[in-house]
Amino acid sequence: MNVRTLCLSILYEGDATGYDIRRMSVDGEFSYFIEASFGSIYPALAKLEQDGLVTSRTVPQVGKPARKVYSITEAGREAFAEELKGPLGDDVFRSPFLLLARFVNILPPELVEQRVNEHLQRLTEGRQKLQNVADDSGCTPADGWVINYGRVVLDVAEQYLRTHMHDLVNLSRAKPRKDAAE
Amino acid sequence: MNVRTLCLSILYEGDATGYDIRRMSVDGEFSYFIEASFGSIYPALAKLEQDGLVTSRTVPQVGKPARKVYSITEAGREAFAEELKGPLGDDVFRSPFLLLARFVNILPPELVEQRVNEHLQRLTEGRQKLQNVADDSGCTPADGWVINYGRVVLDVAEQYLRTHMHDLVNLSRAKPRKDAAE
DNA sequence: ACTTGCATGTAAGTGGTTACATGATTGG
DNA sequence: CCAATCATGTAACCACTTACATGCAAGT
Repeated sequence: MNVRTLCLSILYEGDATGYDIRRMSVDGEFSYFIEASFGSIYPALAKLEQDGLVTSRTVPQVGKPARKVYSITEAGREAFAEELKGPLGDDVFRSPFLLLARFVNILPPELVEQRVNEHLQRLTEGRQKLQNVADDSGCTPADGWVINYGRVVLDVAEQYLRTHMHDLVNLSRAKPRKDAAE
Repeated sequence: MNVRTLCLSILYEGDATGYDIRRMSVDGEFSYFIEASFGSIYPALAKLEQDGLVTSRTVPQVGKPARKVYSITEAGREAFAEELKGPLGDDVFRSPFLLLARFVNILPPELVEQRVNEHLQRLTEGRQKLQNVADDSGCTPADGWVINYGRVVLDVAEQYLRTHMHDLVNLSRAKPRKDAAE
């Protein structure tokens, strides 16, 4: 899932600027897919326009810089649909937290406890964010389905952490282990 | 979580070759962290050796090419521990499947059903893989904790999919929606 | 006075993948 | 006989990030 596809998926549901797309991809509005920066979004939109999959119009504003609003074209909709029809990539889950968890035995228990709490907070925030998206914005039934998927997963992760965090901290406290190697 | 750190984390628990590390990162043996290819692993190991964080010895084999077995050094263990103590990156979850789910309305229901079943199978395989790791290999209590975390999350995802897949397919069937834009 | 938000864009750098090159052995 | 597994490594390429450049307005 590259930035190009991210842009098309957002434009599919309504016009937006590069700035909008970045905001949506970062804070909430569906960051299941990719979290892109300006440096990748602007060139992607330019390329998309070259390829005729989107069009743009510049809307001047008072005080602020002009907005360059992009709209998806019919060709763009088709290209996006075709891409969705292609073979699906694997889901990716990468967790620095779980890496740390594997090595609690070489870390001070206070740090482990702190990291656990940080992670717990992030999970809570993530759930909150999903809740907000579900509430205020006009999201489709399919969006609702996806949000609920995210919600149940986040819930169970949070619950597991809450009920088992003590085990992890204890594992860190009892560290009779300099490693056995080979 | 870069390839460098992946190598250190694996070597921390025992010697391995570049080939081993790739296998471990790809099929099962903890792919929560990163899935790396040869093209990144071999250079990373070479760099690590230059930096004195690992050492290597070449073990000739009959018939097969020689294995270049890497071991972590004391400096390597320290460097890895220091990295773990640094601030944690965010967990990343990227799902091409959920992107498809958001757009079921523009896809034929048969394809949606097929993709759902594929995804279901992957979830089941993932759980199976975790189960295998938990069973056969000598994994630490902390590893067990991580595996169980993965297990509960995978379980709930699978359960949600099973009980709600029909809603998704139905959303695809009932598609009175060419989009409203703006 | 300073930071944050709005808004677009470029250039340099990084961290990876894919494809290639090489080659013996085993299993279907 | 062909494919896969074992095993190492390089080179070309790609996608994305970070940092930079610019600039005004509103809030603190």
